[in-house]
Amino acid sequence: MHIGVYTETMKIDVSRSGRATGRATLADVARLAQVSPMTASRALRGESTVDPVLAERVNAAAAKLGYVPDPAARALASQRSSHVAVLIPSLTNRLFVELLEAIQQTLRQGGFQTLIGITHYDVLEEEQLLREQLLHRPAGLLLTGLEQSKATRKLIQSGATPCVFMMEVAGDAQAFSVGFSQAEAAAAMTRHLLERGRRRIAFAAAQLDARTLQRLQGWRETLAACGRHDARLEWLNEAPSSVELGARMFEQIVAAKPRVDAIFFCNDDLAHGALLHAPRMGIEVPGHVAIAGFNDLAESAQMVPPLTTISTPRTEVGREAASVLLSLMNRQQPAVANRDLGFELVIRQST
Amino acid sequence: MHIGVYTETMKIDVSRSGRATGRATLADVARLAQVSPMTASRALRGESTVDPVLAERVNAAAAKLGYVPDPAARALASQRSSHVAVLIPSLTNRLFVELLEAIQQTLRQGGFQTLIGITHYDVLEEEQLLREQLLHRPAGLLLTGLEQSKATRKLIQSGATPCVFMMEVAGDAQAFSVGFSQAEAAAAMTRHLLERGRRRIAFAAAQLDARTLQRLQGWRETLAACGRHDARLEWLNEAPSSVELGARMFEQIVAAKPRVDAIFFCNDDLAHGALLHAPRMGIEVPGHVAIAGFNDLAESAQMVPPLTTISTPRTEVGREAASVLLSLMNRQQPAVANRDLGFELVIRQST
DNA sequence: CTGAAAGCGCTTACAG
DNA sequence: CTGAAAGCGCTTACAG
Repeated sequence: MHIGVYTETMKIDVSRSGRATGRATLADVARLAQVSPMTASRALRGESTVDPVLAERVNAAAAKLGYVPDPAARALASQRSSHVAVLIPSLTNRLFVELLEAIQQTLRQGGFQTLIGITHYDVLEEEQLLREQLLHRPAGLLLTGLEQSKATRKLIQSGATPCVFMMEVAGDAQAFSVGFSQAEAAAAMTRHLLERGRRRIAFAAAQLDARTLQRLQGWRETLAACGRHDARLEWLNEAPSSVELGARMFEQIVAAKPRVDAIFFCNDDLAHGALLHAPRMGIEVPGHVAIAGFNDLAESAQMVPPLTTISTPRTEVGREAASVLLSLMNRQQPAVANRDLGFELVIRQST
Repeated sequence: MHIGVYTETMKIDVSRSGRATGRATLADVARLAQVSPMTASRALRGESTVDPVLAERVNAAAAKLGYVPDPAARALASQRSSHVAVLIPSLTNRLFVELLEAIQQTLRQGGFQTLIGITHYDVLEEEQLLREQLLHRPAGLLLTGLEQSKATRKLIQSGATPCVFMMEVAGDAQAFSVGFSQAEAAAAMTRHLLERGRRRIAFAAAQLDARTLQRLQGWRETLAACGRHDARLEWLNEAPSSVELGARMFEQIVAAKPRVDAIFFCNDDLAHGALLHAPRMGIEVPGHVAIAGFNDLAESAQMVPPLTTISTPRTEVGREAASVLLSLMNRQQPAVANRDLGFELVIRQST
């Protein structure tokens, strides 16, 4: 078996020009492996069209020289950067922190870096961030939710940058998304409260972003279906969620609606506040009122009493969305365009 | 006054080669402005050596074409990327979220993008993240704290990448840092509690990272100076901080040391938990025990009672550290290498 | 103050 | 399966 030996004059590396960086370059690797830079390039990227023997030589040479491809050169030549722009609403909500960490870890393994933009739950800010990011030509895009401005949608569709939506499941077969049904999850919790014999079930929410409103809808429809929906038991507050706000909302609800026998908070932070505040008001949970949350944060199991909540798969969503994006960026179609990862009703002692 | 007119043959833009991107390029701008690409490049970067009339023409041309410089090309040619790597311990602590947002905003205005690495309070993870980031050749580095592994310090010193340390003030005149004295802030709070007549002052801390231990030290030394330090009143827990943990620690301290008349929590999250939990235990704050926090998070003023705490300048630290880094990346020496931004003792009703 | 040349380190597109 | 050539879009370094 004859393997060609690359015979370009082997210059001794004495005369590095003034601009060279000193780091090993593809040409260095090729020279050491006695192949052309092109073959080295192909071998290093794992293209299958390279003779295994040569590929082996290239990899050994690269390892020996500690070669690391220059991302700028690669981006310039291929017109594709190694960055992924991730747009999330907030970092104050631990949900998104966990989502982000899963994304970052997956992308990193795929050789991509994560650029984070915080939209502050504002579609126009999201649009602005997207425009900025697009100027830097990210290889891919990860957006939160399905509610974008028209301009944002246009930017995404007109560009060729692969994009995956997270946390909700798109109906559109053109789009790619990974999430679960927020409304169904809320409906499941509401049914659970009904099964527990609760009849005056309030819904308390903050922030009021799209997903929160979907939860509200799930609660509404479930109660309406059995004739128990009462709009006066909707407690909606536009302020950001926090443990403290939960305590205040709990106080207000109990004061205004003493006959409420269950409160379904749109997230765990609020529910934690209620649980912590209940003793100050002399209210027993779940004796007087049942408390339910949403997300199953780490502390929910530690509360007194432990919190009944919906376990949401944000880590899986992050990992999976990043994986789908990875295939897309690799010009492969993912098996499923829109993935529903489901949720889990976690019944503890607060209901 | 004679202004040279660039007279290179003006090719009509019909024959874009197969690889061109379709976006306006520096050459397009130069052609339209009738100057050389070099002059266009200089004008666009605001170099002062360009004739104002030509600079004006260039800027007009760029605006007309909607020209945006290609970051990859720029990075390749100049060997300097437009990315800054920021290493922070956690995103679960709101402190760092606020720090990060300030950094990101400042850097963005300077034309840089932020790459975030989460170290999870682990120097080895920090080292690993730094290695990875360095492969991508960031233009600058922003690290949290002054406690790094030897290898990390070596990586920073051997490379020519500008680096600014945040949250603490370095003594080393070679380094650049922006922060405040954690120990002094804790000492100030401790003195305040003493002035309020408290005599059995406990210190309760979680996570136990370097800055938390500096606070512990400030508390220790202040009490030791007046002969009131009691090591049995140190409550140290390695778990991450959270409101819930604060509630549990409060319960434990009160149960174990019923005569404690003040608890200085190492951060507001823990203090919030104590404040929320106190009523369940029938304990009056500050009547039975005074509660103090650290950081002054948004909710601290809303608590019942409002929390006495240390207001820390994390937004200013982020902004200032990013500014210092911006000068450094611009090859300018900042006025001050190590900046102490101070802190503020915020006395409310919990002490 | 301005410009021609060369080069940054890769990959695309083409030819064999 | 492999390679020579050209080019990605800028900036450096030099010359005037």
